[in-house]
Amino acid sequence: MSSQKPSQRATIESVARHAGVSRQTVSNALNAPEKLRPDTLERVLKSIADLGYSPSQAARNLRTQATRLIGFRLAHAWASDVGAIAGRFLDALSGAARDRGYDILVFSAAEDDDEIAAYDDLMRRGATDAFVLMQTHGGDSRTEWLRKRGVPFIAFGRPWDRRQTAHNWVDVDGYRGMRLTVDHLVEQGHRRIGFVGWPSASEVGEDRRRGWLEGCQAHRLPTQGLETRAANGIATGTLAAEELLSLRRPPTALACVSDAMAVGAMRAIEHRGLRVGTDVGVVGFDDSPLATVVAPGLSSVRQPLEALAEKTIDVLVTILDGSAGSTAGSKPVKLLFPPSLIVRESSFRI
Amino acid sequence: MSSQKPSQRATIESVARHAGVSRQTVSNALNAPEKLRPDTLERVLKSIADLGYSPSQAARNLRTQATRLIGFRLAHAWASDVGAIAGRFLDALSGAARDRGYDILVFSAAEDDDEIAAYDDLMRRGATDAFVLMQTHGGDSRTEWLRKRGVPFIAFGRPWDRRQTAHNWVDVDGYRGMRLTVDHLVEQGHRRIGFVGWPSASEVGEDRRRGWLEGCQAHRLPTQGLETRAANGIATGTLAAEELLSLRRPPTALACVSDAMAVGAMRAIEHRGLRVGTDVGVVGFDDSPLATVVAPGLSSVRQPLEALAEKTIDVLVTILDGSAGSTAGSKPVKLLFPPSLIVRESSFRI
DNA sequence: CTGAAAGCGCTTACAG
DNA sequence: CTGAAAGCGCTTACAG
Repeated sequence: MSSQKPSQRATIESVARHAGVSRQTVSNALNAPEKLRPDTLERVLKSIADLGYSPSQAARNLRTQATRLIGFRLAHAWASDVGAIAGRFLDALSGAARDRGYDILVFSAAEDDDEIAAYDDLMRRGATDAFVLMQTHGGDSRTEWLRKRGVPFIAFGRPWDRRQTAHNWVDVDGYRGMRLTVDHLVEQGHRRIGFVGWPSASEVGEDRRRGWLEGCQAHRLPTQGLETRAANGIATGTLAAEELLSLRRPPTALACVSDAMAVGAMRAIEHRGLRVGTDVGVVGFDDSPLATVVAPGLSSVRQPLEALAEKTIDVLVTILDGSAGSTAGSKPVKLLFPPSLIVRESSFRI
Repeated sequence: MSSQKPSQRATIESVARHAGVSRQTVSNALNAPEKLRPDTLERVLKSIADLGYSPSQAARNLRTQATRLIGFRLAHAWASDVGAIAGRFLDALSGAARDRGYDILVFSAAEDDDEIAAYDDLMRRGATDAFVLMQTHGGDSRTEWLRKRGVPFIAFGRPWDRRQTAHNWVDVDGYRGMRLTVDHLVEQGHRRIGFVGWPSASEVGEDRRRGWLEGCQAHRLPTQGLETRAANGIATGTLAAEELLSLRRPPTALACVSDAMAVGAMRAIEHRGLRVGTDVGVVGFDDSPLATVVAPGLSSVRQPLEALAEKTIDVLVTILDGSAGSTAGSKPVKLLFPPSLIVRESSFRI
């Protein structure tokens, strides 16, 4: 009948009473177990288990002036981006964070300015300890804002500005990914490899393009006239690929800047009555969900997102659990991860 | 040279000093402004603005025994699901939460049991006030677990079990979505409408199938032999659609259980030298990113995720900000949202 | 309408 | 190795 809570949550106080020790000792059992005599430690740990005790995060936060929460922006863009990888990254990120005793707080923002406003609000309230950024670009105002205020952060994406002040970042070597693609296609016997890219405004796209260009040059293959560009998408990829396929001397393989473009290219190939893989090889980029749900399976450059997420959390935890606040102490982490090529039927000649 | 913090964060104490009032008055200015004389209120508000003060979330949490954080599980599945809508939902959810003074904490879990373990951990630590669940299914152990412990939560997805105890949920009426699809196709002059579905184990899939079935019956259209099933995917959708298209009397339109299946069906149609839309109409489901990046554009049933997210947060905030804890007070919200049909070229006959 | 006081549940020097 | 004490920054009855 009564509406009293089934069981009052255990506190450090109730655990101390249960174990017959002081609150300090319970705290030590959790935060500095080496300070306790083994038998005492065991007794306290048993009480903790018996009572199902976990220290109140709120109390701990207030006392330690930290939240163990890492902020991450949800971009509208990637919620509506086919073949997006941000979901996989966020998943890996929260897993890695959890392993280190942190959690991820997400917030949505339409523009970079909204993201900065969110940073400001969250930091002011002391609701987050650090941030992870994505989709960096030249003249990124976010990194500058955070750096000036000494907020711990790390970017997934290098600073594309050369004059950018140094800060922590990890990124995937898109250039290298494309070199892998070209090498693979050459191995499959291709000598004319086209590139289906994005408009040149995309810094990520240009990096990948350079990999195709220099890869072909390294193998002494032609590149002149063998590239097209279009906005990301399947239909746009089809149109772009058709352009190359209708050349007098068309390429026999297409290195694509994304999986969506590659899936579009596959359609263009089929439209011309050619077979994907056997007649014209296709390789995508990102190894997104798209790559495995199409037929034939799409070869694609895979980003090691799990490793990136681990490192991302690692860097943040080092800052946060280290000499709290002295971000300036050690020099920034700048790490380019090598991607790998996942070969499926779309690039298999025989 | 010195490493002291650029500016000590403002506290209620510093604001009080700055405005020449007591801490209580500052707190009232924020939490009960009607208790202050207008001129005092204005003065305090100005000090708050001048000092850039926001109450410490940690202190507030400890005092109010609430975190204003809502937990949301990231399923591995949807990070790798093409045409997934969970990203859009999470985006809408965090936007709606922010508007109500809440934030979203995400955590990843592989299985339902891991999700429950995370609930347990988060509640024990008092790190979250409530949860939002997705992908409910018959015999869902999560809802039962939460209900027993009186944890505030709401599910996106109805309880597919009929014997399930009542709890808050919102869902989209898939049945109705399919009826819209059938009505639309009939309007376009189709009299033989096939259904490309998922294996019958999917409760969501069966709900949508029933919409196709009864929709056709309502229009006195044949359904016998006009349905196929396959696991979600583009390639699987192609195979399933080919089955129907190779019938002696093939359907002239395909109602598909998802966008991925629909995109696959589009390919099957093209393979047979037919034109999507003009010859064979295709409609997908979810209006995922896929629908707009293919050509022709894919007609699709759109789920009102933004409205669902608003309602989801609304329900939770009502519980949380109301008579804290008395979940049992009012009767549970059970709301089925009507979807809408977005018509694109894939179902346009002329 | 405003002020002094208690207390939320921890952690961490500081004595013993 | 253990215990008593201070204090993190709020909110909220409770007097005045």
